[in-house]
Amino acid sequence: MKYFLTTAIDFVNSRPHLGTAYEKVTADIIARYRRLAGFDTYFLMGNDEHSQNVFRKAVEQGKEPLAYCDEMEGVFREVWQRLDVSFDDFIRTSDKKRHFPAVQKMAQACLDNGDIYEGSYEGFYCVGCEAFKQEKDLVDGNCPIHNTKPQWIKEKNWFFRLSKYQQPLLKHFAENPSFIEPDIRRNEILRLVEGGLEDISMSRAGQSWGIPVPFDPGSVVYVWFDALINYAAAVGYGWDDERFREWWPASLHIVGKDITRFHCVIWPAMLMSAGVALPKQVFGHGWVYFKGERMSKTMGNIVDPLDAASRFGPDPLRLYLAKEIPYGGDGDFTWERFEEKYNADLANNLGNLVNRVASMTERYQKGVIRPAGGGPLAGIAAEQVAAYRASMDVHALHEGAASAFRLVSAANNYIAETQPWVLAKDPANADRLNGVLADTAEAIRIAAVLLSPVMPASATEILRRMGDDEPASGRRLDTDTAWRTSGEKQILNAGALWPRLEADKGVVTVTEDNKTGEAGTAGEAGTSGEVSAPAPSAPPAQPAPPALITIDDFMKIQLKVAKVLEAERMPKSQKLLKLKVDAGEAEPRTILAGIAESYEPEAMIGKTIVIVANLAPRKMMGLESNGMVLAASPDGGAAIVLNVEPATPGTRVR
RNA sequence: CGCGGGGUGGAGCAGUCCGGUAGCUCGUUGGGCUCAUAACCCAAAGGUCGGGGGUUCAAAUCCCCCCCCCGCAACCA
Repeated sequence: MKYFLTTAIDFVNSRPHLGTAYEKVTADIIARYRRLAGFDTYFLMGNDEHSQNVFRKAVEQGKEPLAYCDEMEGVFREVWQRLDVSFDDFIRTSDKKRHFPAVQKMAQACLDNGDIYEGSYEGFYCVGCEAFKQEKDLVDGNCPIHNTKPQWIKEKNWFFRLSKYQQPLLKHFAENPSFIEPDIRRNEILRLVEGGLEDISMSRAGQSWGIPVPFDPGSVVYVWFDALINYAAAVGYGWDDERFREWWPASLHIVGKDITRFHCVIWPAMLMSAGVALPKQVFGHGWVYFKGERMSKTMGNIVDPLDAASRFGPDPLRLYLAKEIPYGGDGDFTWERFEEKYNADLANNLGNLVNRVASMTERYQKGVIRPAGGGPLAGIAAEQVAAYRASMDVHALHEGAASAFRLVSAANNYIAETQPWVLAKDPANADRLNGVLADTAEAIRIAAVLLSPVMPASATEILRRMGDDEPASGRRLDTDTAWRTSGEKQILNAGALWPRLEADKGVVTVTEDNKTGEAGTAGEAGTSGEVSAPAPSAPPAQPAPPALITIDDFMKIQLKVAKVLEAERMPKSQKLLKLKVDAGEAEPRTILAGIAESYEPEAMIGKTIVIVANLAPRKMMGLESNGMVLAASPDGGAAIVLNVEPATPGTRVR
């Protein structure tokens, strides 16, 4: 039986953080579980490189994009290796041997099927930025970065006929209920597709960083279309048919919940169009929050997985991610909780169990356990093994880990009941004593096998101490979780596996920041990351440090004192207040201000504030705003409107 | 009515699809044990399962209404 498992490929414009690591670690647990269950497993990971953000990052660092990506591959691989992620293959979208031919083949196949057509995208284009600008990104009609007027141009674009696949997709979802998991994601996607699909642009003109469109060499394939194909490219699509037949379709795509729509809607549609089989399943995992908040650069709360791993090795972190977060839902990471779970599960429970059994075996019978008949633990082990398999088969990693730990608890319990230290006092009980130790050691052995996908290195060490030196690759769930009553074991007493943490010991805290950081989306750097709209509108690049301006420049901005006459909430708007203000002019002005989250309308009435008086009018939520209210707006904090109480409306501010 | 998720002992969560003693981890209190990493075992306290209504012999679970929280989307000029 073959099992082909993938994770999202990551944008390389910043280092992996805990959220990215979460996806890889949980996927790795599934991969290791499948191997243990006897599947011929192929675990694919990789990097997504043809993004404008990546391109810009490279330019920023004065590097060739490809050279920069080469470097980042090293960074990513190192992190994954330090976390013991056992990928079999690592693909990059710049791979000319595998990825390029695959993308070109699929683009051609979709074209041949009539699903790609030529269209055009119109918009404001800033030559300096080499990018289209949304109208909302312009300041006074100018590009805010270059302060030049963008051109209105029409760009030739190729569109993918996604709309055609609404019904086929719905049919597929209906016929394959487990295609999208968990149910939360399935519902979301169903609603989305039921709501109708629009064709999307799959190419961009006038760029060099990307894969040339085979039927239009002047354009490159849009990054999302490019990226999704990596899964097929890795196993031979477009360059090795035999290999492709062997591994395709993928058994499971593990992706973040933000990009499930790409994997559950667009990707299947592409495959249908190209006449290629669909993957068996897409699993959309949740986010790992930090203290209940989304990790982001601006919040400064990025957790570097290597910090956690460097503390106790990768396994406690892996266990935390698997066991404390119901797989599919969102979870939370805090250092306090991480340490709490470390102490509870590893130091007190599993580690201490191994230690006490090894210690007693050494003390009472020179480290040797003789064959013995089964006690009550055998039944509990069988139960938990069954529960474990049932859970792991449906990717309920948290349940699987819990099952293994129920067996561990049962073993601790059994020791308390049988009191081997009492038995040891009377030589007449020698057999009974051996039986108790044998049962406990056997329970530990089985628990270690169950935990081996989650904590590979630790499981190996525990098994070694339990007298089992078999290489991990040779273990199989069927045979190695069966209760054994024969064979003599040499138990190793080698000290604490996980020393208990005491409260006053220092805690590794959040990293100051990461060096290659970039204000991209927080959370997963997913396959298609930021690409959510069909229109090719690149997010603005990091603004250059603001140049100094002259007093004349400043005087262009007309700041005035204004008194708020009326204030009310904009209907259906979360952020907007509609203000009528007296700015010393003939008529009161209407200004829409994004301060509804900080101010009740009543609190604004009568206030004397500062406005930008000569700002171009702008329509928002159907209403025109004439001016702008000045306010101190900390990132993520409440806005504070500038107050100039005693001034007269209309007074110039400077 | 934009889409979706959530509200369960002091804390963090599971259970909700397929109604029937409300479970787990941590914390608290009392006890036991001494093999072990002040670890382990037992017991207890602590819950109107957001609120209201309905279906039912029986509702955390199914149906309706309401309140609150969080994502995403659209608006912060």
